[in-house]
Amino acid sequence: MKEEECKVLLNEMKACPIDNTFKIIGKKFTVHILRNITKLGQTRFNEFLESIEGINPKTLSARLREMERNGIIERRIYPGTPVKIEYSITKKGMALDPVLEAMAEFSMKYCAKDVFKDGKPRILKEIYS
Amino acid sequence: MKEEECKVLLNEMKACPIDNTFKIIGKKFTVHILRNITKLGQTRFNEFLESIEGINPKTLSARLREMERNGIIERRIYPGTPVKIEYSITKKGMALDPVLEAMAEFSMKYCAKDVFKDGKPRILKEIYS
DNA sequence: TCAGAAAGTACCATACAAGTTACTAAGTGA
DNA sequence: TCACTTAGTAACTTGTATGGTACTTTCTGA
Repeated sequence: MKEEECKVLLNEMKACPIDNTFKIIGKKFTVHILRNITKLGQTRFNEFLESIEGINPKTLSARLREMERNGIIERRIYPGTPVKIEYSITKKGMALDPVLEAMAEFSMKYCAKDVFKDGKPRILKEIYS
Repeated sequence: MKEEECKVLLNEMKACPIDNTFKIIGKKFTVHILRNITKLGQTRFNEFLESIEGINPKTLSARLREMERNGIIERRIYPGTPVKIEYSITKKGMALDPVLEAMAEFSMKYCAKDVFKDGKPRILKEIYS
């Protein structure tokens, strides 16, 4: 990209896109919820609650609401007894998958000691699938 | 990936790589510092201090130290008066660039209203370069 | 001799995030 | 009638991250 074009582009900017994304996924547990939906196929409140280490119902509830408000997940009510609520990923939410993938690749390659028992780096497209 | 292989792999896991990466870049300002080094070519404390909106010297200092400890940046001292300190990205730190890129792409495509004055989505490999 | 620059540190305040535990609603099956 | 389920909420506390501002050191140049 030439400097000329760059200046034009900077004039078009209102906010930093990296900062903007950070505001959406930067809070504790947001990427974990995203991961459990997209990689583990989870959909329900109690599934998240039981499998995300260290989360509590209050925080989970707050996080799910934020994510819904930001349009990255959807909440659907299935009447019955007891009522079932299903959370699912939106198209916009799916667009965050490359971020999660890049995050996973980073640790698998450069923090192998921390993430693998044998400490050997690996590269995988779909570690959770 | 087949389920068989997946089970083998899960046995090899010690920690979640997404969670691990989040622990490294999830705090406020870490990605901003990374961005300013890799995309804007900044190297000095006061450059970060003046250009990262809302940061204060204490937090900046803490963040730089953590990043150094995590091996994603390096701190070099250049004697002289006044002494100059230069922060630079390591190879490991560069491996986080795909994460930043994916974050930027996400907002440019799905939050165009928030990041561009004209509100029109764009896709660019190097928005800051 | 005094200001200024770079790269911080010190100290205190505060804000908001997160943790804990108990509790709710509505219906079902024992 | 009681316990159980799901998906939370309420109320309260705790904790850690962040903010603000002033101060430090060492040397230089005016």
